[in-house]
Amino acid sequence: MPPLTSVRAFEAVARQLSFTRAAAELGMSQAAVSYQIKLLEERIGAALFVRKARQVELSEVGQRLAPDVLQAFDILRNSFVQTHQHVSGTLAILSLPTFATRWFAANIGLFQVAHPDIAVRFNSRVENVDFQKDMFDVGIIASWGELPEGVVGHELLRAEFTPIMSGDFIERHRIREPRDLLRAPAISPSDQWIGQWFAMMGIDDYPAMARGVVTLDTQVLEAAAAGAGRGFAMITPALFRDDLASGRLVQPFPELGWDGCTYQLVYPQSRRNWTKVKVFREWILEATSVLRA
DNA sequence: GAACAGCACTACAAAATACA
DNA sequence: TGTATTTTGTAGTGCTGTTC
Repeated sequence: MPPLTSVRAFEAVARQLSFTRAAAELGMSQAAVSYQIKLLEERIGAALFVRKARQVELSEVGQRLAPDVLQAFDILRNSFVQTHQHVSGTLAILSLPTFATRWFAANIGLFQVAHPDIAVRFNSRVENVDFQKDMFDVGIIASWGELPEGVVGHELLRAEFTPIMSGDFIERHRIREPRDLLRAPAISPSDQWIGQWFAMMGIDDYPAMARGVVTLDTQVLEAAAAGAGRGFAMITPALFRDDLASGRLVQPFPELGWDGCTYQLVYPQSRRNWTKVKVFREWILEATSVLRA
């Protein structure tokens, strides 16, 4: 086979019947196309084009070669277009449930409006995404700083926490200061954030208290239970702004705890230049800037 | 469109270095 | 000590810009 660059130049000139137009299409100079055709003609041992004043025509040899070459490039072109549409057309995202339900569900529509050419396949689960095993393009994870090798992360939101409850719960248990929570039921009482928050407030006797056995593994479930007046839960208030604004949930104390955990957008380093990943990264960093403010 | 000079890039081999 | 990886130097290739 002759060099593919030469064959590609021949295909473009045969289609355009112009060295100049072929060069513009290929992103090369006219001189380079001329050089590639000359190489091909030397290799074949015959002229492929008849040069005329201000125009070129396929020679007899060129006419014999052109149909097969054009058809072959057509097949290649279609194949690449279809592959590109398949690869770039669908963005697969795996998110933690809390972020998925509290932020994504409300905002992913805006991404679809801004980028109608990219379909989104969205899943949520409690465990972080594992790019070695999972078939997802990007993930939303909780991270304490360490990321797997070869994975890039962008901070979306600090997972700060504070006790959240219903207004009715506050009145029933007469919650006026942090210490009052010690005699009130907690949702997921073994949640380490509870002990950390109390310690931050100068209350060290929480871990000694044995209360309740129910543990809910997502903030969404804990917030639902708290909203129903079943107890107080340690929640990231930025993710429950609407519930707090409507009064369904109440944050009685302004102090926020933080153990270094952040919600992060992650993806393998090797995918950083994929169009759909780039577009999504730019969109979500902009869209979540309010949460970080 | 063709020809030519000059430049940039690439491929390859050899040498140097790191590591088990 | 053998193998893998990285660095360096060089020759060849292909491109651009210019001129005809």
